[in-house]
Amino acid sequence: MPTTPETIEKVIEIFSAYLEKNGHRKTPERFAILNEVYAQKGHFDIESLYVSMKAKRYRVSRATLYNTIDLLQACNLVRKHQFGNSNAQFERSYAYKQHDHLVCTKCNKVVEFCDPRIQNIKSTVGELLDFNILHHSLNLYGICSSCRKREEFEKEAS
Amino acid sequence: MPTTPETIEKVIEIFSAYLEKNGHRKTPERFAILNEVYAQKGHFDIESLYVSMKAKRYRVSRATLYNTIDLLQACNLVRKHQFGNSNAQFERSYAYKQHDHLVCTKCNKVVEFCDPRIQNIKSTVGELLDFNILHHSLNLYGICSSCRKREEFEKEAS
DNA sequence: TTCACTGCAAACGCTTTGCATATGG
DNA sequence: CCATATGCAAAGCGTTTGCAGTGAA
Repeated sequence: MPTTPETIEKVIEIFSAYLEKNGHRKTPERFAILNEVYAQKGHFDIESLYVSMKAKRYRVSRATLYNTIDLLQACNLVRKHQFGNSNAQFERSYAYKQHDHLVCTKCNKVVEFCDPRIQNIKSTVGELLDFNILHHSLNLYGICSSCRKREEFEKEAS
Repeated sequence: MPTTPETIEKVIEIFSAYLEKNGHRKTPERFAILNEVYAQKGHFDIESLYVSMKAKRYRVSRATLYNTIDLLQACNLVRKHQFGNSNAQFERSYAYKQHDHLVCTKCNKVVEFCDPRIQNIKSTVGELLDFNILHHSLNLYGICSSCRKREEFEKEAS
């Protein structure tokens, strides 16, 4: 799912409006980072962003990356995920459909899925417990079909 | 929701059997930590466990806490959560009902909730994508009522 | 007796912060 | 201009690791 030129244009507009509205400067670094974020294919972390920008000869610091990622999260152009103990993972969130993750505990394969019923849960629970729910994280863990078949095969073989 | 003496007895038995089966030593530290974990009321982190054990004059190190928590996770007596913030949160998981979490992104307060519809999502998605789903993790993130009120107050004041 | 376990502290890796310089408005 | 943003490096902070001493089996 590559980012279209129209999407790039749109997110620049959104980011620009956000910066203006909140009295932040429109620095070239910020837009370069936005551009790089939307060039990423899937999940990425700060270090890989840093490396890929350095490779393109951008003069950018990790501090600015962290700062800008925060701004991008604040205007919903980037979503943050904490998978396990490691470092934070990010993904672009504009023009990218809402999805959750199904993780195979054997081979670590990750599949994205959509289920509209999560929205019902969010609104019910938010109302019931008086929370203004902004986002969520749903991961299902299990064994994928190929790992299951492999296990069955190995069991037969033994 | 306090831990009953019967539960304590049972988890000691489970932990003991696990240690024995896997060739780990039954040290007094490990059982002291298990006991302290099951004395915690809700979520806790390593530091708060360390502090509460030090307050009871236990001679215990953070390294041993991390090590023992890993063992307790391995035998399903403790569950680990990463709520987007830096440090890991834990909770006892034996004789404790299934629940998910609602996290306030302002004050980090965590509220538990139950919604049976998550089971429907699990079975539908598992069937559709041919996964044998074992467990899941659902966190809703938002702003709790008190933080929302505080923000409104601050906005009026400014 | 043995070697896994322990406490302690230093190392580690991601993230935040302090500071001098640069620059957008 | 000058307050904000930046790059760089050092500091923070939760977690892991190394090591010498300890104690369960």
